[in-house]
Amino acid sequence: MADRRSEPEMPQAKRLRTGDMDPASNPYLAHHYEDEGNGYGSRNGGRNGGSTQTGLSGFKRHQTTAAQADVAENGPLNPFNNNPLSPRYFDILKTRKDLPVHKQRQEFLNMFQQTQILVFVGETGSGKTTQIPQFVLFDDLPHFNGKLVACTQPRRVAAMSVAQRVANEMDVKLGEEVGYSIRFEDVTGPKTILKYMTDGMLLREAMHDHNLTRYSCIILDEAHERTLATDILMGLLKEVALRRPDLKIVIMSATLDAQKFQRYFNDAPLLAVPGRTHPVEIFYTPEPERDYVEAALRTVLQIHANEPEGDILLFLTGEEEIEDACRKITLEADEMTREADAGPLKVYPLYGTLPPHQQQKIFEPAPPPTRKGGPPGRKVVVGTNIAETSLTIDGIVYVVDPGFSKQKVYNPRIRVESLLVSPISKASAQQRAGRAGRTRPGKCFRLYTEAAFKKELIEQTHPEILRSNLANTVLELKKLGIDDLVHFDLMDPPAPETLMRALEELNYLACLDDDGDLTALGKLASEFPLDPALAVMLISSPEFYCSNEILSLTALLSVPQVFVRPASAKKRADEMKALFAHPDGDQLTMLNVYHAFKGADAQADSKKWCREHFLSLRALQSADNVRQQLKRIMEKSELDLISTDFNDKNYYTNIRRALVAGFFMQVAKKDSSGKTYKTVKDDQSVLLHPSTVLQVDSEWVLYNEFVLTTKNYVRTVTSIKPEWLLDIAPTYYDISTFKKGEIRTALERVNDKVKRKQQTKRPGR
DNA sequence: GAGCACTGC
Repeated sequence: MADRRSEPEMPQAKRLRTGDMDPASNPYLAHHYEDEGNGYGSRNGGRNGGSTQTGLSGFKRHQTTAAQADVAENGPLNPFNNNPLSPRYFDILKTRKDLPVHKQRQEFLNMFQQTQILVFVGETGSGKTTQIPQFVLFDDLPHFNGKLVACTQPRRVAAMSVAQRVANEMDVKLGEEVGYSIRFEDVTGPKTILKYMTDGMLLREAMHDHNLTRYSCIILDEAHERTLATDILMGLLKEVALRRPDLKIVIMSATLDAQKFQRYFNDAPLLAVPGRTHPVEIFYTPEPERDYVEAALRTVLQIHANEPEGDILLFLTGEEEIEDACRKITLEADEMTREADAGPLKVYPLYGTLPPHQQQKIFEPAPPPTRKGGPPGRKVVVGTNIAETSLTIDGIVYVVDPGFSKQKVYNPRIRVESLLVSPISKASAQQRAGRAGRTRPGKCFRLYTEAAFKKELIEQTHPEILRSNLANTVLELKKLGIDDLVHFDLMDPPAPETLMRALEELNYLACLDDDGDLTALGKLASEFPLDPALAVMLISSPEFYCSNEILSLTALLSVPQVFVRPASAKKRADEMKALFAHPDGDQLTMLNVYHAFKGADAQADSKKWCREHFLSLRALQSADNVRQQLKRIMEKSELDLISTDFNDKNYYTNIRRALVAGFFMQVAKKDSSGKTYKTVKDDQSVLLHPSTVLQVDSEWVLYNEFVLTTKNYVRTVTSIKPEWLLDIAPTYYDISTFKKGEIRTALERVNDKVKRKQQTKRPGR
């Protein structure tokens, strides 16, 4: 038997097609081949023919057994493509059969065959993400009907890496029988029968195919994480299940709260599989700690001094806290090494905004002893929640958990999302502790009392849908064909006030009419992977003769901050930023940055150029990527790309007016005091964020976001003229709806001025 | 005079 592939082959990522001629085609379904037949034979070019015997001959859909699958898996030919199986395949097969989930294959099949919706719970190490979809393939046989099995993941990296792993397990090339689909990258083809994808990607597909007709089975993995996309998909699948009795649905989750999923899906049957992890001993503090950071540092140093070999993971809440803690631990540990003969201690920070090469450092091995036979070295990783789910570090034996994390909260009353340091949930605490038992038995030190754990921590972190502004979600639901939002069955329905705010916002943006139905503009806006205000601004941009500029700006506003400001070089970074500054504000400054970045000088060596100018290359490249995607959607939607010459006297005014078309609800006016600003309608006192390039002589500003930290700030601001508000958003700026006060008076004055001008221009009217 | 936890389209 020849090993056809000694080298793992990396997929040639298929980029989304540009300039697609078919207006009905969905840019997210790049692999929706027109020649896709109903039978497998036509899909793989007839290579197998219709009559060729495969390892699956004799398999009857939804009537197979684990024993049958076992025989087919033993070869000699690959049951899905009739190719000879490689030695590597058989090596992996052995380890697969040892996974806990394998013992329950028949039990799984019995349930899968008997019911439409199944809840499957498995702890880490059970093998559920890689094995269950394969179990499904052997029984659901999607290729017999020209369908696919989808398995969703909350994160891109997971979708990519699991797909690669399963392709190896099935001895197929990634992108053929097994593939993945994430934003910007679709590695699937006409032969694909198992597709790993992000939950957001499946949601996008559902917006164009409300019944998800391409799939014969949908597996939602990591459902317990309760991302916005997962929650919406669950609600949708519940409805689709009624319309499509042939569709199978598997909800996979961690053990906690399994009954909630069962109840939600009309008492769906449950299958539980044990995980394979090592025991973790939990320690609590006898008394509550006053200062959790100080207690955390003390605990880390005590572990280093007293506990046997093994690495430490400490959970803190944010960048600054982490960098500060790293400095302090390093100082103290060096002293311990010098004076108390402790082993060397290497400390690594870990948080999301850290560049990838620095994130990778956490995988470096612990330092060796300073001298032969001396006490062993140790590694400490000080990280945010990113270490709780997204990144797994093997070799961690000790976890220090102060019990806090930064969480997004939404206040519908003032329409502001903000980040708040809050106590974690029991589920989170359990997940954190589990990080100590990946390779051998470990210990977890909780810096709170056992009583606090039992009585004060909530069971689960509130799902994202209860903590977000839902404008975007409501638009998505409408596009999914859900007309009656109030009766749409979500697992945790959001507060009516939050829903009302979202409907109101979409109505002002003219995405929904007064009956709450999607308008033409709303339909267009839902095509874009953007917040509604950004989408509306982009769609309106041709009217303001600046589509190309707004396209760039929209992309820039939907990626992480492009300006880099390291603590060690604040002054220099500010000087560099000043080079790009536009007197009318930050949005125009960002546009200047983008134009410079696309210029010849910068493109010659973009890495060097970005470093010199204190800009994030990653963010700019990502903006470039987003821009391309948005441009394709604009072209497909037949939106004109109109711009004036750069030297046109209205070039920047046009852009500022286009900004108003999307962000007229995010405007503030300077107070009579001249120091602070007041937001229109809400009457919130705000300050311009100190990072702004705008000089404080601007009477009216439009802002991109409201940040609640030590003070109320509006960040990323542009100066605008009040007459534009009356002109571009007359419904929202209907003066009679404003309460008496400075803002109303100011608007009235502007209105009078405009009227007078019109009269002098057109006498007699 | 500043603090962006983490994802996703």
